[in-house]
Amino acid sequence: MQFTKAEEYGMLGVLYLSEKTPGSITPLSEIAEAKAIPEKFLAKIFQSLSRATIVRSHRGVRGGFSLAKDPKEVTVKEVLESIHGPYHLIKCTNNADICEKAEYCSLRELLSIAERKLIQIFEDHTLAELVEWEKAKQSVS
Amino acid sequence: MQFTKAEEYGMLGVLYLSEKTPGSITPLSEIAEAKAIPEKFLAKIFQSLSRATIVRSHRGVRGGFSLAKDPKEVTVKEVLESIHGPYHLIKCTNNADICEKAEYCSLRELLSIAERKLIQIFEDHTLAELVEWEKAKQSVS
DNA sequence: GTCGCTATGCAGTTTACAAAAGCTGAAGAA
DNA sequence: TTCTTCAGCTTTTGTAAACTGCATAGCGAC
Repeated sequence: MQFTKAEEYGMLGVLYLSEKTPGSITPLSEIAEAKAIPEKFLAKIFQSLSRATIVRSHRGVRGGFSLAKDPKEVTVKEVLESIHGPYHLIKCTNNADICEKAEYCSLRELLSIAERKLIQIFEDHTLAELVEWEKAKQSVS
Repeated sequence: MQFTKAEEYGMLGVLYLSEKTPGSITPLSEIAEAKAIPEKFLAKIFQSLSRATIVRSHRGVRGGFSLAKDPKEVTVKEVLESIHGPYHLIKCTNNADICEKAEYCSLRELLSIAERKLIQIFEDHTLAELVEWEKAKQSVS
């Protein structure tokens, strides 16, 4: 029941881009160094983000990645689901066929509730908000 | 970001006991067979539950396990935390030392919120409630 | 054009941990 | 005593995450 590194790195990456001036292009090498993330691993993650059009790729000299959308329009849920696909706390919340008596399984029911709450939280917050939090905290200290 | 088998099996085990007449003793072999759980694995899980005094062990012939408390008094959170220790969606929500700039990390903040919500849900439901859900569903069908 | 830089995509390898099994012992009842 | 059941430890297995490497392709600069 933990976040994976891929999810963590992906979020850190897009947050990094969100703080840049809109439309600017940043190479992976810069992000990887700034956030201490293995570059090749980050590349793989950004491929998913690129396919989900959360991020736009630019090849060649002075290439890299830029945000494809306004950070205000991108929810955390979108980022996380692009990386790992839809969430499921337990396998059978997804596919009732796995356990025969799923319809009687109260555990399954409870986890569905928890799952929905969790997804809701991720859906309720955008990248722009997170950047705001960060700034707010820094200005206090 | 998924439930482990240990957590799932542990919950199924205590739910099984919750449905029995209060105070009755059930051997692991019975639970393991009824729920299709590897017996030795279940034994390990029940050791944790026993140490947390959620369950009471009885050795010898006709021994086994019984619930140590009224199912109404045991929350799902207690069961889960006995098995795996306190929850943390991300390592640094637990220990700020891990990432230096934790105090500026908005991701950490969001995950703390999510974590609290999740724990709250598990805290709000008891074993007795889950058993009720199960019965309610069965009577409908 | 061609050269260097950057992402793309696939095929690995390594690592970590969950899941499971095995074995020896201890407690307890008959 | 003897059988049954849990206790506790070690070891094995399986699998997915985490990470690496390389060959390729697109793009810009020159």
